[in-house]
Amino acid sequence: MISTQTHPPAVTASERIYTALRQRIMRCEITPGATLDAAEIAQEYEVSKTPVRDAMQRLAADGLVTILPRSGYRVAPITFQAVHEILDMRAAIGPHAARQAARYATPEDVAELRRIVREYDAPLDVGAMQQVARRFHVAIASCSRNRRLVALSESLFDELERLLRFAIDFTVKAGEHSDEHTALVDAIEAGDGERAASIEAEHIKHSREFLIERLMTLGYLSQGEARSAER
Amino acid sequence: MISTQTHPPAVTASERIYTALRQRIMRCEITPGATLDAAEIAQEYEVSKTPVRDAMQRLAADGLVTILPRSGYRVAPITFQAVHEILDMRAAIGPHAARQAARYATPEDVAELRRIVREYDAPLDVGAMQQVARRFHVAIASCSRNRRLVALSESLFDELERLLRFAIDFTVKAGEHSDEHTALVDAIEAGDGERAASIEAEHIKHSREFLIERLMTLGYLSQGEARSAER
DNA sequence: AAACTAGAACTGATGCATCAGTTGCGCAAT
DNA sequence: ATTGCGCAACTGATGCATCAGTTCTAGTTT
Repeated sequence: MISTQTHPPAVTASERIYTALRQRIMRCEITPGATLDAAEIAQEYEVSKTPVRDAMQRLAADGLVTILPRSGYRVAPITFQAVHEILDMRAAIGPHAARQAARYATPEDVAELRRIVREYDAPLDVGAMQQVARRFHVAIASCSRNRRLVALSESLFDELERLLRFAIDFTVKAGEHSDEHTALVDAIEAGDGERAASIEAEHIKHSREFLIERLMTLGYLSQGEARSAER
Repeated sequence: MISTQTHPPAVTASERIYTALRQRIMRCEITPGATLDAAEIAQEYEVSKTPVRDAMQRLAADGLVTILPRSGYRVAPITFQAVHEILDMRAAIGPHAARQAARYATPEDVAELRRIVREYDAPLDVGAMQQVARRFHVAIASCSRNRRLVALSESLFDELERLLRFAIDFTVKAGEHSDEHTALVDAIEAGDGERAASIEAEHIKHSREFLIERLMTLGYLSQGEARSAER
């Protein structure tokens, strides 16, 4: 008899805290820049401070929390620098992932991509669109057979989602990148890596411009910042 | 009076363990794939198991160690998959970093790059060359004003160094990539991002081919693996 | 009133004890 | 001899107590 009854199987306390805190930070239920009270969190989740500490260290590795030694934990603030860096990282790996996808993608991969693209047909708010976009780009990265690339993609979209959730009200109507996406999948299916890469580069450029404009409209970026970001 | 006398200033025990273990793993003083005895390490560094555990978690985040829950810590084995992924990540971010460097590099940045390139003039073994190459590429990433890109670059070169140290005997004479590097700095100085990116892409392709061939010669890659890696 | 200082309170870091899951060895039954 | 079961030792996970550094505050001094 295996005693996986008393406790949830292999879900450690720190894992639970990590997941919960991550979600709360992502959803901006915890204000960016706020300091976290480790003792309070421990009490809230009915564990000692140790797994809280473990979770904090993992969150710090994700860049979601900053550890100020002997001082406190701080939720990563949302800065223009972070937006710039994440968009820039996307620009770095996106075209490469597309190129590799064109090389390695199986018919099953392509079918999966088309399935995801089709989801754009349904009316979506910005949040749902972001989710679909995330799955689309992660799926492309998966085609590259490079786990690091997949992990980095996921991590970037996670952070991006948080920034968006903070800065953009989610009732805005989604744009229509569906055509770009279809063209990208076509290129991947045809095995045309350069075309795939350039479509992806263009796509990222567009979504970058959309974001920058949106952030500026909302007053999160000064004109100077926006100019340097739009290059 | 500040009491930074009794203890080394702000260097925590886990930091010490982390750095030490990282170095030992990097230098392959610890056999890849070996399991680590946490209790033994704690005893060796005269600390309890807690900071050892912290260090292990950080090493796991770096990908250098795998945590097998309730079972043990394992030093990441060196696999063809890892080599492939690291070289692929380099191919993804290198050209982009070069492009961004061409956009943002200051005259001081360019001077620093030239300083590093000049170091290739001295006779270097593969290990030293690797060090110079690391600094060169990290310096380029630094020009991008993207800290994430810099961190990723560093991390990739760290892992690459470990793989090389394991697989390649370091007495081999260094290649002569110096011309490529000079051309790259020229392109960056001229602000020609596309040229910089394509030179870097070519450079990475060359060093990839060099590595693949070398690994195959040493019997670390089967022909099939090498073929899929050379694409 | 302003500035400095001493100390109280808080926070993360560490050590140590204990809990729970995994592994593997050995004994027994077939 | 082989297979299966069970127990013992080991390992990481967690909790709890304590240590040490930081920060804020209140009191004193100038």
